[in-house]
This record gives sequence, structure tokens and C-alpha cells, in this order.
Amino acid sequence: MSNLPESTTEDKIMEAAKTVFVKYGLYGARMQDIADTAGINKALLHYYFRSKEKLFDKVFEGALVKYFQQMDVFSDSSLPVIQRIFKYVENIIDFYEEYPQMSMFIIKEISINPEMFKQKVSLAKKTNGVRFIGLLEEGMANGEIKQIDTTMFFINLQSLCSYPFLASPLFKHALKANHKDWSDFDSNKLKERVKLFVENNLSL
Amino acid sequence: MSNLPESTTEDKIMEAAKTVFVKYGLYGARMQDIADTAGINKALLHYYFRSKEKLFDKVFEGALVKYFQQMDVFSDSSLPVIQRIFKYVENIIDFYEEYPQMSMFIIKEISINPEMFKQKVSLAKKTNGVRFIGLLEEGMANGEIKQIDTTMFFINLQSLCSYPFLASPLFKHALKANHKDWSDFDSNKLKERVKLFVENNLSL
DNA sequence: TTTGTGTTTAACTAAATGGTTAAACTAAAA
DNA sequence: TTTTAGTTTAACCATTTAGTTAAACACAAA
Repeated sequence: MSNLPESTTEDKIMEAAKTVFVKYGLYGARMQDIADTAGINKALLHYYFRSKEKLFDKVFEGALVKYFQQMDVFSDSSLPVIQRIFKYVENIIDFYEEYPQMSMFIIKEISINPEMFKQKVSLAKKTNGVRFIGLLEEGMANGEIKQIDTTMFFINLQSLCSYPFLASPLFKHALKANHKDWSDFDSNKLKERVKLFVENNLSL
Repeated sequence: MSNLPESTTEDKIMEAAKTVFVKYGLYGARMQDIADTAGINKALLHYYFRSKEKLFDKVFEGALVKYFQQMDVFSDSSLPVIQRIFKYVENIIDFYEEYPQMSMFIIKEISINPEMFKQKVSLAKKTNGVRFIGLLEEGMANGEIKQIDTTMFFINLQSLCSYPFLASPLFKHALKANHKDWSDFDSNKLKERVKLFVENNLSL
């Protein structure tokens, strides 16, 4: 498990902190655990980050930025709306596959400490859904897609794309009991299914 | 906030323990917090439940049983398969509305401590998905519904039904930034959407 | 060589936490 | 009336945890 030669101590700490905070949450995480995971000692950990709260803040803020940035990636606006949504679906599924626990982490920490989240509202300006729903409205306005309930469609789409990854520990069990295997699932198949859902709902 | 006259101290403790463990997880939860939430003192808490682990075990086991039982409720087998799935959708949406955090609680605790879960395999025998996928296969076999990938369909359905409730803290923010409101969402609308999804995918 | 940054070791403090104990109180049952 | 289970209070213990400190080490730059 040797780290990449390039990774600085600060990087190693951040990586370890992400792992531990995402798994246990702010109150459940232990600084010793983070130090161990980073392969350093507690003294050095505090040398870089004075307190647990400061370290957590940095991790949480990083997660927020990454999450919302990713959600806001759109392809070439010259493409038809449906094609752009297909691309959006592919992007977020790739993202959730790489960071299956990120949305759960954000959700949990917000629900535990709503104040903390409000402090970071600056990010909320470029919040997920803004441009996506805008895209839908644009498509509806110029007659490219069906008239739909954009809020509900957005929620459905996020549900289909993120829950499979987040709930995989549960699905593994549920499927095993059914003589099915989680390996039957793959993200390319999911992409196709979700695109079909998009088409069924938006195509005229 | 007076408790129901009938609720025993043990009930009050269990309710409080559920609240606190679901919110913070096993390691993040504090016994003092549970005692405060239950409106009693720490001594009495330990008088009823000797240790944090014992109390947690009871809460977690209760959650597992409730979750899997609920997932396994089916209506009259004389109805057409599609009607039975409609009823199933209504059931689980009602359930997730009442216990929006339960699946997340189970998922997190499993991923933190997979061993603990394996110990409770007795429950896994009647695991979610067994009878549901059986129902799908039955419908496919006697030509009532389309031939589909049952695993993927099961995952899609669970996603659509559970994620909206679990992720509502996040959606509230995402929608507000979009001049939409979470109150636009309601579970009856969701039920109709999901039924439409079922119909699109299963109807011949 | 000297200086300074990063790092380890190990001991330490203060506070929080899980859990215990004993004494006293309450109220209903025997 | 006495007994008993449930409850409170408050002190207490042992362990864990966040965070500090000081001494020593490594090593590259000045």
C-alpha cells in the first residue's frame, strides 16, 4: 500500500480524513484513526490541522464543491436538449460510481448540523439543479421536449442515478437471498436504463 | 411535548435510542444524549440496558426486522401482477415517508461493521427482493408482463421510491436555488410517477 | 556548517464518555 | 404497614479522546 511518491503529507491527511469522516461522520470519527489511515502520528496531524473541526470543515467544503460542480457539468449547448441530458446522465453516473458515499455524507452532515450548511451558502448559488432545470425549461419552451413537472423529473433522475451506488451494501444482501448477484449490475446498463427513462418522459 | 400516558420507560428509551443512533450512528451517538432525549438520567438508562452495544443491537435489529418485513408485504395474489406491484409501490412509499432515514441507517451501519450484519443473517432469509423478484418472474412466465431484467428493475424501483425521502435535506437546497420549493413534492405525485414507470416497463 | 522545515516519539493534560455505586425517594402492590 | 420495583441524585472510576509539549532526528537549502 505504498503511496504515490508525489503525494504530500497534507494530501495523505486529506485523503485519510475524507475516508474516515465519510465513514463515521464528524462525531463518530477519531483523530487517531485519521492519523493511522494517513500513516502518520497524531502530533503531525495536529501540526497540519489545528483541530478536528478545522479538518472536518475542509473535508466537508471540498465535498460540497466537488458535488455541486460535478452536478453542474453540461455539454455543448449546440446539441439537442435530449442529447445534453443523456450526456448529463452519463456524467453523474460516472461520478456516483467513483464517489458512491458522497451524497450520503453531505445529506447526513446537513441533517445533523443545518447551521454549518447555511454558512456555506456561497456554494449554494451554483447549486445542483439550477442549470439542469433551466435546461429542461428551455427544451419545453422551444418545443423540443414534452411539458413535464421539472421538479419531479429532476428528483426521479437523481434517484435512479445515485441510489444504486449508495445502497449497494444493502442490494448485495437483498439480491443474494434471491439467488441473484450484485455483479449482474453494472453502470453501463444503468446508463441505458436511465436514458430510456429520459426518452420515455421527454420525447414528444 | 408530553409523552403518551401509556408509553413505558423502556419504550421512551427505545424511541430516544432510535432517534439518536439513526442520526449519529453507533460511534457518534452518546448515551447521555439518549438519556436526555428520553427524559431520564443515565443511571436509569443503564438500569434498563446494561451497555451501549446492547441497546444499539436492539435498535438495529428492530430496524432490520421492520425494514425487511415492510418490503415483503404483498397484496391479494388473485390480483393481476401489475396491480400487485402498484400496491407494493404504494406500501413502500408510505413506509419511506414515515421512516425516511431507516435505509440510510442500515446501509451505513452495515458498511461500517459488516460482521455485525452477518450475525443477523436469520433475517436475511426473508430478505427484501426475494418475493418481489419472484413476483416479477411469475408475471413474465405466464405472459402477464414484458420480459425484463428483474434485478435492474428492482433497483430502479427502490431508487425511485426511497431516495426522494432520504435526500430531501439536499433537494430542499437544490430546489430553493432554483426558485422551486420542496413543498412542490408530495408522495402521492411520486406514487403516480412510479406507477407510470412500472407501466412503461412492464405493460405488454 | 548552520538553519529551518518536517517528522517521530513519548509523555502529558483536560475534558468527555461509558459505566458503576450507594443512598434516598416515590408510589403502587402485598 | 411493609415490601418492592422504578427512579433520581450525585459522586465516582476507568478509559478514550482531542489536543499540547518538548526533545530528538532527518535532511535539504542557505
